[in-house]
Amino acid sequence: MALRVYNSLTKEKEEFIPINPPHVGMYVCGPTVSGESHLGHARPYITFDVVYRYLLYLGYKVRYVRNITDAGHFEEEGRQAEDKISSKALLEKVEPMELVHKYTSLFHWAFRQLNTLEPNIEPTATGHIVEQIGMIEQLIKAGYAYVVNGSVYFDVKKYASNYDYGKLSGRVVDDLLETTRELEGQDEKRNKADFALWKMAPPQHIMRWKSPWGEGFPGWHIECSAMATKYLGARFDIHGGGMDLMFPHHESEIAQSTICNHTSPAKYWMHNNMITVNGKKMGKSYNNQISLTQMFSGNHPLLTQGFSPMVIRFFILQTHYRSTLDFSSEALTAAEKGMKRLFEAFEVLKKMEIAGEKEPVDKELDVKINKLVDEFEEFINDDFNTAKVLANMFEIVPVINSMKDGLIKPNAISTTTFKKLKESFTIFLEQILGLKDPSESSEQLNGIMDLLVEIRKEAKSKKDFFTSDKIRKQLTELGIEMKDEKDGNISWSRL
RNA sequence: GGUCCUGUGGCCGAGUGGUUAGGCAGAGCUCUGCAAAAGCUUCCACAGCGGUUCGAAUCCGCUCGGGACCUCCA
Repeated sequence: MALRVYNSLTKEKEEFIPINPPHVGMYVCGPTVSGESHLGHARPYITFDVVYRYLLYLGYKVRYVRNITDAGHFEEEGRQAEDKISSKALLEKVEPMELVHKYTSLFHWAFRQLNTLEPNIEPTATGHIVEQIGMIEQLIKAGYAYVVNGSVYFDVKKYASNYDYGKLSGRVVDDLLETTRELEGQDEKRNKADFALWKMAPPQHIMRWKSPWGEGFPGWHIECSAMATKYLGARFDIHGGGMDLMFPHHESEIAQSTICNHTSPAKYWMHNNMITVNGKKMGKSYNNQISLTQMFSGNHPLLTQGFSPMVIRFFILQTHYRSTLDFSSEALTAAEKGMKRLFEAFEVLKKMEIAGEKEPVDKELDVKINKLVDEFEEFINDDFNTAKVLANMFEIVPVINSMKDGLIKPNAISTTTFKKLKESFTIFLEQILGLKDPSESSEQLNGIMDLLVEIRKEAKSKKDFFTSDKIRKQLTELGIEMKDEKDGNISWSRL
């Protein structure tokens, strides 16, 4: 079964066929590094990390480009013609680039914790001013952009007369043109729907670059068009980002690129849905963001505890990427417990070797396991339904635990089935979903724990329950749980 | 106001017209020096009202909620 993805442009699930196999070009809108990343930001980067991982698994040669927006856009277009990054920098009395560096580093750190693979190219907006200016010049030459008082605007009305502006976001151009909003600077534009490509910088504006139209800074949408074109070409396979970027950002990107490159930029547009808090989108407008460092530490009124990055990743992957995901500390705690159970079973599976036979004793179980494992691929192929993949894994958990406890005989399933189970489980959990055991421990700790397990076993065999209980009790206080298994072994895990 | 999405059991969430989603929480049992874990069993659903259909959580209509975008936003 082939991979099918939901294409926001056509509003349909389509079979994924790369433009130039085996190469795949993927562009994902990256962070604006004027502040710390919050939980909501984790969604796209984890979603597209899985997309990236799966495409690699399928054998594609992927170039994954994710930009860093370090030039800032308008805080509110027209209202304050100020660069987002520089205004915050003034507030904090630091250099803009100092701020950019700080939040870029923090972003990288947080997403390493979340086990996302690095993109192949991570271009910065400030590093591509030349390309952006070049593209704007092309737009002017083509007659789709005009200069006013040192600023350059895209002529949406003209574009809409020849192309479908609004196709991606379902916008009606006539409505956009009629929108009556009293914004400062609007009078510069020919139409209210026009958007800025280049903005003249007022004297107090720190971030500024020389351009054919005077000193200024790039508009909001041009950076993605310029960088995507530079690194992926005029037409590439996947463009990803949050649903909230569909309009006007992606719509405008399509318009710019279409004029400059004479083709619509991306074949497949993929958009992840939002993370909500009490039903409301997490974001600036509601002032309800929880930063990733707060998530990790638990230092936030809405959090009862800190959560490991892997729990956050797991939490996000338990939902389909196009559904909203409602955050609560309770939901995270539930995810944490579930993930612990999944990984404990996975650890057992990894170590398990069965001396089974060619023919399964329990034919029914054998068929069931085969089906559950085969469905991993089927589900991920169905527009990356990670939730269903995880659900199947959970269905396998009791089987693994029962095999460990001897409730299911090792020869119940065939050697082939077992091998397949072990391999697929590992590939999908670690390689594709990118999850790993958060309680992975050092060699040293493992050695110490082996010793304690041995001592406790000895104590138990002598019925010295005082000693055995003492070991267990004190370890519990240290956050390590010891469990007596049915076979007489003792296992342990972090709480 | 415009465009679009959505309403699933205590909570989070899958769901392609006919079959158990899954996780967490709850109840019972088994195992067990104790504990924990685990295994088995089990309770609790498809916002409301109509319609289509042999059959609807799933399709259609209406009503009532919720949300996103239209402005920086993942």
